[in-house]
Amino acid sequence: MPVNLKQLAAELQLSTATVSLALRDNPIVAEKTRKKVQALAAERNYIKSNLGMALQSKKSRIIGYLIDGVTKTFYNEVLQGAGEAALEQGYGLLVGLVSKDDKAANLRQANLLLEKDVDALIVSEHNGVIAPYLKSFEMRKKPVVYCTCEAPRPHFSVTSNDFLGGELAVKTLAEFGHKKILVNANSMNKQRHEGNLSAARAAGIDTVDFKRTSDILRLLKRYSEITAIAAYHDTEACDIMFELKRAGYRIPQDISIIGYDDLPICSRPEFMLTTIAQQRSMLGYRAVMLSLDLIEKRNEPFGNIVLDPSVVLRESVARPGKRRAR
Amino acid sequence: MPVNLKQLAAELQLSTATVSLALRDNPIVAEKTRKKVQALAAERNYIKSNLGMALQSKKSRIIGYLIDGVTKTFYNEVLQGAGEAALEQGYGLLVGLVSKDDKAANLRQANLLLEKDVDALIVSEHNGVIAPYLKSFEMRKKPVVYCTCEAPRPHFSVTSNDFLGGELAVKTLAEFGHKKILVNANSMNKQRHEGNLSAARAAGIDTVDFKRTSDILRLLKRYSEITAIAAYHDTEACDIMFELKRAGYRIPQDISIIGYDDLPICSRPEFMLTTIAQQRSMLGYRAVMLSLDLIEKRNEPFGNIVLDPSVVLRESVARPGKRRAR
DNA sequence: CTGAAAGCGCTTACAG
DNA sequence: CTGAAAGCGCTTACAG
Repeated sequence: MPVNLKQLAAELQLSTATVSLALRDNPIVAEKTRKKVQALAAERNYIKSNLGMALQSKKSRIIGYLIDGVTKTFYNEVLQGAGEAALEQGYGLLVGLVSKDDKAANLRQANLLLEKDVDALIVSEHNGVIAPYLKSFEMRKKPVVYCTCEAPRPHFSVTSNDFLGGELAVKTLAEFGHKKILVNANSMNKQRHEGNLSAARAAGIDTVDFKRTSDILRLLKRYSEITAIAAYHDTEACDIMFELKRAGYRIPQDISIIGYDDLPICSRPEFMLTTIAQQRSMLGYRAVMLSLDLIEKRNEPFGNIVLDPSVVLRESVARPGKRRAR
Repeated sequence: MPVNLKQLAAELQLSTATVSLALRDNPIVAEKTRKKVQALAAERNYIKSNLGMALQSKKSRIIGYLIDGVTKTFYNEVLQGAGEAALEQGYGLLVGLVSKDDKAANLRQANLLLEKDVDALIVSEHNGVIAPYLKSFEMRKKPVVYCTCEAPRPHFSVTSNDFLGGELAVKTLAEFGHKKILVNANSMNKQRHEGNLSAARAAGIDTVDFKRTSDILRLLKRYSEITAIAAYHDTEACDIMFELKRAGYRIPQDISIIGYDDLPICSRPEFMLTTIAQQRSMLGYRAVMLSLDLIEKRNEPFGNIVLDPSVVLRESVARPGKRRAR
């Protein structure tokens, strides 16, 4: 019942060449012929097989997407954006779901994607674990695009501007009138932390570094002027909020907190967390678009696309009151 | 630099047929020859292109996975399980990310997957929206496997046993000593609700139906013997918990609450929600396995696989105390 | 045990 | 404007 090019051609008494061109509406074929071909194709519910085309053109029109941790990160939203772009452009998205712990699976997955003839690879991970398995892509001149927070240097990438995000967080606190704040300075958090410091200098306010949630209460006791906290990310912000409430602090009357990421949990009534939102699905969308530019060498492709985050105001940041003594 | 079968054959002074067989370690080829071929293939970093094979065998060894709402549901964990199974079996997983609102995108996505020659389709959705776009798969005799809470009847499917889940929820409350409970009875929730009622009968305890979170406070006032609530899912459970706390109820001292799904939020200290866990990644895993059975007609495939959920005990369910009057 | 040939479903020069 | 031919990278009968 389902029909292929050859059968279509036979039924129309035309050559496969003509039918092939007509289906793509190539004006080299007489308009009348084109219409006739397209009409029959529609009637027969003809769907072109990618295989023949791919073999011929050495382009599968499929993009690989290697994701480390779909379930534990917001990469599922990045994936959503990538899916939209791929669909728009008629590309397939072949996913490789890996975890940083499983080196063997990483290697097998990279090879599997190559075997399935993907034209390019998008990588979302943040541990630098996948890189060693990507040599085969380079050897085959298949573009690799990193789509993550911070990309390893010499690669094509679509990333979120973490420095700006860090600035926005502190700028927001400063605008609400906070003069001395705690900022996260763990080792994963270089960019945002630098942004924090830069904005603090610009606004003329004081910062104190913390590394872990468990440091917070001690630091608040020590520096009674501190009235706000810029967390590493939303989950940490929620953890801090929990600890502070348990210790008797009111949020935001005593202490304001700002998160990072705008996870769904932020809008729950228990938290109402003011935070910095990344353009999650746009990250994926642009990564696919950049990949296509590289595959089809359309535009002179931008090597490193950086998307700006933005502030989402909720209720966890307010003007500083007089902190109640504890 | 990257090499194909033909070049490998030329370099080895063998026919492509022999090389092809040798690479798959077919014993019809002399062992010595096989080793020689495999050695050179490894040295040259040969990766077999799927295209030739797929065209020849009419099997792409790629499975399509149509997901309605990766970002808003736990389908991302189902996807994870599907990815594991696919990798194990050497299959690619081509994702189609759709949303129920966008009919045009649904159709285009289904056709795109077909165009990319997927061998089978897995569908995760729960609105019955995708079904009309799946005729082309049936016409082409491509297996379609539903992987969702409730699958439309005559299809192959991998689902979670919602009736049992509903039973487990109420059985848990009964075991903790609750005698009269509120159970969710909204129209989406038939299976779990029936399970609730069945377990209540078995345990000899009373149930009162509610439909919305906003009904709860009124019902608790009206029936002062009620000491526990079985929610539709975790998010509802958290909402209820919020409302109850605001109204001055203590959880679980005054009212116990049980959720459904075991979302990550359940283990946050603010909630510590006792709940029913579905085998999320196993759903995806089995869906891929069932698809392969259907594609390769290996085993007489089971039409409808049902996975059992289980109870996860945390702190939101306890023995009933004497409810404080409000 | 190995090779020559045909073919999977397309597209792309090239003739006419 | 249309057709005959070659070919993309493999595999599968079939000969030898």
